[in-house]
Amino acid sequence: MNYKKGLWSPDEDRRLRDYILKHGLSCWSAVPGSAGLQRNGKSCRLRWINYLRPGLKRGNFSPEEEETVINLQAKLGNRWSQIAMHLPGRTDNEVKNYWNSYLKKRVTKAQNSDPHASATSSSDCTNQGPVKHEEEPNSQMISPATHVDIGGFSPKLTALNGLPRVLFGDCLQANGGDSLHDRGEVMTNPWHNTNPHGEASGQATDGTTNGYAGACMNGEMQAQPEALLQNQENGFFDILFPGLVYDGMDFCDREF
DNA sequence: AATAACGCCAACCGCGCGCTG
DNA sequence: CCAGCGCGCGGTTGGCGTTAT
Repeated sequence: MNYKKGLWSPDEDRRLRDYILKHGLSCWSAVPGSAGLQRNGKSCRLRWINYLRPGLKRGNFSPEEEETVINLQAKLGNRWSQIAMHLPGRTDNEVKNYWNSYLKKRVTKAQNSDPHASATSSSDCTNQGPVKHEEEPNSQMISPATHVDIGGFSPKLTALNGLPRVLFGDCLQANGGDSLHDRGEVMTNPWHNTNPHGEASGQATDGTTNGYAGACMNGEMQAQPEALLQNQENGFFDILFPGLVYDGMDFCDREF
């Protein structure tokens, strides 16, 4: 079998997304054939996790997120998946890339300039480098501190601490459009084309609208166009699924 | 305006782990 | 116990956009 490699086309994204939303996540090796994709299961999994999965937060890292990454990297080393667990909506790949391309240099530089300085003191240089902290809409983000030091962090606990807050970029389309993009939002719909600055081009890649949120109930994913939304301000949504809470990290099998 | 250098990030690759028969 | 399979993780690469010359 000659699997296709390289960048995913909008049509491939649509096929994968539609298949998973319809059938849920089961066996990745079976996905390409069933979804009509010329990719291997591994590639499909990666694409879903890093790009298509609902709840992903795209765009610049906030100062709080930066600090969390730096702290946890110092504590855990290059365990990106564990670090990413503390950053709702971020993937391990995204955290890893951000560290390698930016934070590592910054920390190294800080240590060289002042060997006694703490690597975690990032708040004084958050406007350096490629990070553009526009009006920080994620000031309401779940505090990373709430995830730390609870031993075997489970995303579920995020929801248990109160109403789940989630950056639900995929839902934006459900609201026609929408003003978040117009404000230079840090979050973009992964089904939009984006430019390198994380600004949506305003046109879904496949020309369709995606007015639903993926959710997984009883092991089966379903479209949930109505199971939202409260408090859209600042790009956050309180998700109120009956019997299910989605916190943007791992959205299957969440029943409380 | 052309192009070289650089940086970012999506995707690939290889390895290890856990599960199952 | 062992082999096969699927999955997840971390390291690395390659493409593309941006910036500098």
